[in-house]
Amino acid sequence: MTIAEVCKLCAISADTLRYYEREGLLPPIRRTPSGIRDYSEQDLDWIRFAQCMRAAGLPIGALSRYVSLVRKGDSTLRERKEILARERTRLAERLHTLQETLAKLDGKIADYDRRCLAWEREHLRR
Amino acid sequence: MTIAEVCKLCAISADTLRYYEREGLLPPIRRTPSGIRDYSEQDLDWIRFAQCMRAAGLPIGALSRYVSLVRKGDSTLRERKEILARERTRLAERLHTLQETLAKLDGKIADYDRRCLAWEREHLRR
DNA sequence: ATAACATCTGGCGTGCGCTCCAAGTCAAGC
DNA sequence: GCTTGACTTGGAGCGCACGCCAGATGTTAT
Repeated sequence: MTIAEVCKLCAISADTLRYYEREGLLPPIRRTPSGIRDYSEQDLDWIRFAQCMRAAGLPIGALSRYVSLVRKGDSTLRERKEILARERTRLAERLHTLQETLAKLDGKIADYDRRCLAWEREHLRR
Repeated sequence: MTIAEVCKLCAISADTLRYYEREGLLPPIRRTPSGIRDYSEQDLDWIRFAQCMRAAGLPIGALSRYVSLVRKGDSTLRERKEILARERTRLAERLHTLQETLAKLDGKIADYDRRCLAWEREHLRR
């Protein structure tokens, strides 16, 4: 699969794909004899994983370390689990504060609803 | 209240406070006759609001526009409400994808738990 | 064979959100 | 009065995660 196809499938830019590969978020992608990237289905899985984790705010470095451990084999299972568990904790915390913020926003918006109504009653009175 | 006191109270750097003021996330802070910032309780409220919204990912620009509308008075109530409502929607979406990511992470971690156990059974057998 | 287009590498540029620095002013204690 | 430390401004610098571009090479269609 060419890079252009992957771009469309995963909604990601070619620049980002090459960047992720350089940084080790993806394993080295197989090349055609002339040097053009040829993505496999597993590569797509890696790409989706990376996108998902990036969207959750995991830094490039953490993902890169994780991928390099995967490529070292089963002896790194425990370390990989610990990386994911640590990031899970951080994510859960973020989720919690975001929920609080959402609640605050809702309160403020409800407040604005009331104030908007009051203001309009005031100004549309004739 | 001096900037140093606010830094401690709100766990924020003096540089960031001055930056936020420049960018309009905070109203202009009152000064002593010699030009030193003197924060009020309302200023603290603004700071906490800014921190909360920034933590939720609202961009500096949106916050700045919002604050400038507040300072223009009640005729901007509806516009302010719309800014907050728009950001609320975006936040709710982010929250949703983050929850999905959390679920995926949990699945992966459970998987690693199993694989770790299996690996250890394999290697500690004597 | 040639035009038109896709992909490659290497490297520089960008936007965001701070963060640090220099050089000067101000405030508090001795 | 003098030192010491906090505060001021303006501006430069930085880390991250890309985005963009040139120039070379590869591929496809006519």
